[in-house]
Amino acid sequence: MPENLRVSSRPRVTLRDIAAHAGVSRSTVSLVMQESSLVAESTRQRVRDAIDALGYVYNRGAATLRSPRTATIGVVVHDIANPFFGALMAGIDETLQDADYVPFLASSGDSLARQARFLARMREHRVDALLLCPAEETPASLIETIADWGMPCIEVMRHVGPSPLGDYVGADLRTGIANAVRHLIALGHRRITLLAGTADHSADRERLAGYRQAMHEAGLDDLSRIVRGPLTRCAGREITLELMRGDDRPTALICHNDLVALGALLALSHLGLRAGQDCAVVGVDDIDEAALTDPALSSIATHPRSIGRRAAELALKRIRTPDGERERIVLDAPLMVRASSQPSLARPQESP
Amino acid sequence: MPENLRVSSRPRVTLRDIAAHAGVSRSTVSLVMQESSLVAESTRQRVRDAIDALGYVYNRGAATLRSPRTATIGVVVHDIANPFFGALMAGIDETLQDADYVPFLASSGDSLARQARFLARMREHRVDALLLCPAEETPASLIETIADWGMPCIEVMRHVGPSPLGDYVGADLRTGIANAVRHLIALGHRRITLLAGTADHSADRERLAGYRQAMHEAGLDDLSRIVRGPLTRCAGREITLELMRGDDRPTALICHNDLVALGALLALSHLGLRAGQDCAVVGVDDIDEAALTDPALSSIATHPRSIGRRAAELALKRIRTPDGERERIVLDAPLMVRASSQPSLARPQESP
DNA sequence: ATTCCGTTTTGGATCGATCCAAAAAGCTGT
DNA sequence: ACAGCTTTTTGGATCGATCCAAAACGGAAT
Repeated sequence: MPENLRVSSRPRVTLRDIAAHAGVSRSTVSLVMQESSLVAESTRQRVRDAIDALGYVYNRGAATLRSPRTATIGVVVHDIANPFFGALMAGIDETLQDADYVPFLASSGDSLARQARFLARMREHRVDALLLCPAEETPASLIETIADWGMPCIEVMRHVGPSPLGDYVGADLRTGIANAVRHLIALGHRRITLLAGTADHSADRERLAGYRQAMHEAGLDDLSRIVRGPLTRCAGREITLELMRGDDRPTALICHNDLVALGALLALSHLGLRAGQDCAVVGVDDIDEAALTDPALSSIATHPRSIGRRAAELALKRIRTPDGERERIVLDAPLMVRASSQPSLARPQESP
Repeated sequence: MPENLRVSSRPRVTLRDIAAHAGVSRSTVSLVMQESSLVAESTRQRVRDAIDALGYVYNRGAATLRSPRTATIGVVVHDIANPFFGALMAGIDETLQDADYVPFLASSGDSLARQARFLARMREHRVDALLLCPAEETPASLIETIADWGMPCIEVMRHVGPSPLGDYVGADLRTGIANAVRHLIALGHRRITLLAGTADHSADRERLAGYRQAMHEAGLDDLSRIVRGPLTRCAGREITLELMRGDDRPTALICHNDLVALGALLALSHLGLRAGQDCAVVGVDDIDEAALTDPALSSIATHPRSIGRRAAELALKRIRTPDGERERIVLDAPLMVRASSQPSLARPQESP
C-alpha cells in the first residue's frame, strides 16, 4: 500500500483565488459558477481557465448559506431492498442526474420514528424538495407540516388521507385491479380472492376499491373475499396453500404484488395444480420475473422506473414554481395477460 | 385543496435567538448542538428548552462552512435497480441512520462519465466519506485521486487494480466459487461451465480465478469452459438453451449471479430437462427467490445487507481515524446447497 | 463632446454556524 | 481570604460563497 501522506492543511482554493488569477472580481466568478448570462463570453472563458488551472472545487455549503437552493433532494421509501423501489429509485436518479441534482436516500422501514428523523435531517440540510412514499400510519397532518416548512413535497405511490392533498405521482391501481377482475370474470371465474396486505395505506385501499367495484358491477359481492397477510413470497405461498386446502377454494387469485403472486405460483405447483388452468393468478408490478416464470405470470404493470422519473420531474418543476398548481399524475397500470390467466386455458368453474 | 398560503420570509430562528432566549452565548448553544460534554447539565437543559420553544432548525450548511464534518456520505453503486444493490443499500442505510448520517446515492450505470460527475458533486458537498462500487473500466488511479482529495473511500464488492489499494469490503467469491466447483466435482460432475459476465472487473476476475483454481486442482483444466454474456435472466436463458443444444453439453452450470441462474433454470425446464438431475445449476448471491424456485436453486450467498452494514461501519471508522490502518474485510460466501445441485439427485454423467 | 442606455463588472455587507484563546465561575485546601 | 485548580462560558474572528445597489464600460445618437 502506498504511504498515505496527506498534505496537512493544503491551502484550499476559493472563489477569491480564481478571481485574482483571472483578473476579475469574486462576484464575477460567482456569476460564472451560477451559469449566469450576465457574464461576457470572453470573461467567462477566462474564469473557466482559471478554475481548471487552480483545480477549484465549488463549496456548496458556503453557497447554501446565502442562497436558498442546495441542488439536493430527499427521497424516502419504505424499503429500498424491495426491487420495486430499487427501480423507482433508478428512475429518480436518472432524472436528477440530468439536472445536476443529488438525492439523499432513506428507507423508513415503515417506521414513523425513522421517517421523522430523516425528515428532520433533510430540513437541516435544506433540501430543495422531498419525494415521499409515506410510512404506514403517517398522519395526514405531516404533509401540511412539511408545507409549513416551506419544503415542496411530492407523494409517491402512496398518499396520506383519502386523496392526495398536494403533488402526487402514482399508478392507477384501482382501475388496474378492476380490469384484472373483469378479465377474470370474462374468463368465467366467479370466486376471485384478493390477497391483500395487513397495512392500511392508500395503495392498499385503492386495490380494495378496484376489486370491490368490479365484483359489485358483476353482482358478485357475495362471492368477494379478501384475505390479508404479509407481503412476501413466503406469505403468499403459505396463504395460498391454506386457501387451496379449504373446501371453498377460489378459482382465481389477485395478489397485492408480484412477490406474493410468485409465492402463490409455488404453492399451486407444490399442490400439483396448474396455474392458469386449475387456478388463475394475477400479480401487481410486472417485475422482470413475471414474464419468466412457468407458467408466466399475468401482472398489472406499475412501471416503477417511469413513476420515479415523473416524480423527480415534478419535484424539479415544483422547485422552479413553488406556488404552481398542484399536480396529480396517475399513470396507467395495464394488465399484462400471460399464461397464469390465459383465456385458452380457462374453463368455467361453476355456473353463476 | 387548502390554499397554499406561504408566510413569505418568515424570520428564521438562528443560534443567536436560542442564545438570547436561554440567556447564554452563541458558543454555548453551539456546544450543545454538538453534544459536547463541556456544557453543564443545567445549562444544556435550558438550551434544549429554548430550542423546542422556538422551533429551531440546525443549519448544517452554515456549520459545514467552518467545520470539516458534514454528516453525509456518498454512495455509488452501478445499478440500484438490481436487487443485490437494493439490499446492500438497505444495510448501508441502517447503519448510517444509527449514526445520524445521511447518504447521497447515485447509480453509475457503469458509465465512467456519470461516476465522475457524481464524485465531483460529492466533493462539492464535502461528504465525509465515499462508498464506491466502481464502474467497469475505472482506472486504478481514481482511488489515489480520491485519496488526494482527502476523502476517505471504501471500495465495495469490486475494486480497481489487481488487489484493493485501500479500504475494501466484499465477499470471498473466489473461495465461494471454488467450493461450488469442488462440490460439483464431488457429485461426479466433470463438464462444469462457468457463465461469466462480459465485463472485466475484480468481482468477475475473482470468480474466474476460483473456478480455474478448483478445476486445476482436480486436473480438469482441459474440460474447463467459460462462456461470457450479459448478466440478465434473459441472457442466462438464451445462453443455456444454446449450450444444451450443442453436442458437448455441460453437466453443471455455475452462473455469475442468481439472475443468470434463474434464466438457466427456465431454459432447462423449457427443454424438458430437470435441473439437479439432468444438469446441476449453481448461482451467486442467494437472493430470496433462490430458495423458492422449483427446483430450489443452489447459490453462493453473498449477504449484501451485511456487506452494506460492514462497509458503512468501516466508513464511519475511517472518518474518525483517517490515517488508521487500511482494512480489507472479506466476508465468507458459503454455498447453500439446494435441489438444483442435490447430492441425492446426482448421478455420474461420465467416467473420468 | 455630451448624453443616454443597455451590458458587464464590482465591493461591501451578509448568511449562521464553529474555533480558539482567554475570561469567569466553582471548588479545594490552607 | 486567597492561591491554585478544574469546570464552564464567552466574544470576536472566520469559513466561502451570494446578493444587491451602484459603478464602469461601450456604442449609438444627438
